[in-house]
Amino acid sequence: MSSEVKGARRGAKGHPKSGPSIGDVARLAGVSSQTVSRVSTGSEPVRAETRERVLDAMRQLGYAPNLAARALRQGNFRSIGLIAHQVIRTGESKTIEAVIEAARREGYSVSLVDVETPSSSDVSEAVQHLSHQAIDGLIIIRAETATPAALALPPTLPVAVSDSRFVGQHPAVGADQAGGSRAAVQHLLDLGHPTVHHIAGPSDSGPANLRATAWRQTLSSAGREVPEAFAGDWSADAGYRIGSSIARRDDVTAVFAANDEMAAGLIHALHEAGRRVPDDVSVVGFDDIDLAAHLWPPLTTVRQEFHQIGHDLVEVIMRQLGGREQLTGYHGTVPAPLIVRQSTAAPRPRRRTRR
Amino acid sequence: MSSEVKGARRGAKGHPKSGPSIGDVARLAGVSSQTVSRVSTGSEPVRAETRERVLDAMRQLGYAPNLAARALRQGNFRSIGLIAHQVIRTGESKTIEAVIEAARREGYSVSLVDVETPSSSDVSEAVQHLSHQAIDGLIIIRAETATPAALALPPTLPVAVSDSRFVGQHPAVGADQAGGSRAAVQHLLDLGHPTVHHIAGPSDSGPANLRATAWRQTLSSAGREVPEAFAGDWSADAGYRIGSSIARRDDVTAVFAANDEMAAGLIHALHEAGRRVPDDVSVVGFDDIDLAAHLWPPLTTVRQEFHQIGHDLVEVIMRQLGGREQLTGYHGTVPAPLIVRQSTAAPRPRRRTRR
DNA sequence: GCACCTTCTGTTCACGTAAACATTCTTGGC
DNA sequence: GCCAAGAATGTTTACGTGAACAGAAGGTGC
Repeated sequence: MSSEVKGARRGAKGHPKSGPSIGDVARLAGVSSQTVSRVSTGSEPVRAETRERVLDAMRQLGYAPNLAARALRQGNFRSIGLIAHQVIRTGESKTIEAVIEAARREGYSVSLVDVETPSSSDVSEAVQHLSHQAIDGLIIIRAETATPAALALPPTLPVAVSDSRFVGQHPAVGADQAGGSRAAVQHLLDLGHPTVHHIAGPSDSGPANLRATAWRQTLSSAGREVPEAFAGDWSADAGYRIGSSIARRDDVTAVFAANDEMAAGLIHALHEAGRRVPDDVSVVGFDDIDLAAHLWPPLTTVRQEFHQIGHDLVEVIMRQLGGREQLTGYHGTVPAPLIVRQSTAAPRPRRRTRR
Repeated sequence: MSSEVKGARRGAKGHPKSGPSIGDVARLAGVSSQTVSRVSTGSEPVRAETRERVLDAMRQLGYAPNLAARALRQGNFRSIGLIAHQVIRTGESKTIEAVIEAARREGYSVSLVDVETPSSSDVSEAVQHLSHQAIDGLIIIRAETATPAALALPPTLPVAVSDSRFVGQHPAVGADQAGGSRAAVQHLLDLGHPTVHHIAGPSDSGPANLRATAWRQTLSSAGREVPEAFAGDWSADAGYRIGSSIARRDDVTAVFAANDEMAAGLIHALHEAGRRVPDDVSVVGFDDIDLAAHLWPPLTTVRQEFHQIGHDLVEVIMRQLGGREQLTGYHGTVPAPLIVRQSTAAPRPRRRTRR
């Protein structure tokens, strides 16, 4: 009775089961628990022989440090929260991938929350969810319409946002939306198109508006007519729907779509209506998704360096975690170069093409 | 001097800064800390007036429960680890999205790790990384070549895998790869093609092999010649490269690609060589990515219900967490229906087509 | 009026870890 | 051989929380 096995005492009283503790290892190795802790964290030197003894005991018991206890003691979780919309979109996933990679390199893991819509309420709900999770920092990809005030961010939590609209409120990293859009529109004008039409993203999207504004301004400064923009929602379906109406119009020779998916839908509709790309209509996209080069015709587009954006976001968090640096006003801009492929060409003299 | 402000004692000795604690709230509200805990967890009833007083104090201090302490006490983190490859791929991101959504519904967050390659070493490294994070369960998407033994999974950790090869080792959920592939090949045979060629995924991929095997068997049982498969790697680039060689061959009239991206690359190459789809060559993909319907021509493909797979994976974890259910042998199969679009048609009599 | 039950609140304690401080052991100079 | 100096290890303590138990307040039946 009294010769009860030591290990069996677990789960006896009011606590949930858990593995062997640092104390169990210490007992087996014949050292103090502090020495086990030193081996486990590598914080202070331990004599080689002692270390071996401790490591043996760890292996024997299958010991793994209790992370809750460690986090409690150290005051951090080595984990970053990440809020994104629509993980499926190429831009999101690439950025996420880069964030994960960069975070991991720093020894951090990433807790991902995907919000349906970029609305303020959804995002702040996600913030609530995450700040009730164990995180040391928060990255928000495409904050869009959310206002900083509405987010109710814990004031001490390091934050990084991939949206330039938050400049001055939170450190931000973003692609040069305006520069890329200007290059796209200018490219079409340089080819000789009288004007350029635009398929915009949803009106509540920051990047969509930046692209639309840049498109409008580039046309204006060139002294061209600014047609009304078509309202899309990022989806290929929207591009297809809009494309079906564009296909009936003779006056549209060049279209700048706010992303590649809509450009693909547009091209689909044009093909279907027997209009040729780029002979009848030139098309430029935005993002340079992997498939852009393999659409027919291969798509001229503006490349976003999602990978770098993701890395930069993590760096911004790390700098806040490390040096208690004040980064509120920080704003990093990543270039967005135009990639010319075969979906753009000089306009042909207007004619009804056969076939 | 002695009238020091209470709140300032934080960070005095050896502990990192942190917010107000449950005790601070209790003091301000004039109750015991246990009552604060009751309000915070809602575990036991508290008189309305008292609750209000506590909530007021919480608001006033900006109190948020310390999650490390809570996790330590309760023995769980309300967090699930998720290991994926190539978040960019449509299938991955859709599954991830569904996992996140389902987990959140259960009050869990998701820690995501992205491994470069599905190799055993990479995956087990990711497992190491994650099991040093605070997680209560682990989902592995596409375990591929990793052998269960090599993964060194903590034996008590609930696991779910989206790969049927782990049946018997870990609970698994997967699409009906074989059924979908059979339907694709049979569809082409039914249209009258003498045989069907195959662009395979990487040979170290489980699903790729399942699809290739099903293709081979369907041809054999129909008494057709089984040509050598082309070796791809899931990328559109590979499809394009292989397509360029296929375009020179007159005997290839039907191709079943192991995923939509490779199908897109293939179609690109065929277009470029002046071969028509589906008139000269019929093409079927796999996955039904969002763009599949907007390729030119719209792609016939096998749809994978990634969303359901993600949900099911979480359910498997929850069942293990809840009932201590033994699910080792569990294997859920999700149907993969064929979606017929315009990239497939009956073969035309062989001729050199103009244009 | 009193025992009894119910409902709410308070007290004590342990979770597993690592920082701070204390002690022991080694080593080398003289 | 002795002492100082440094390295290695041990002891004590607190992190913030919630479970278990204990006690107080209020209501009910007879």
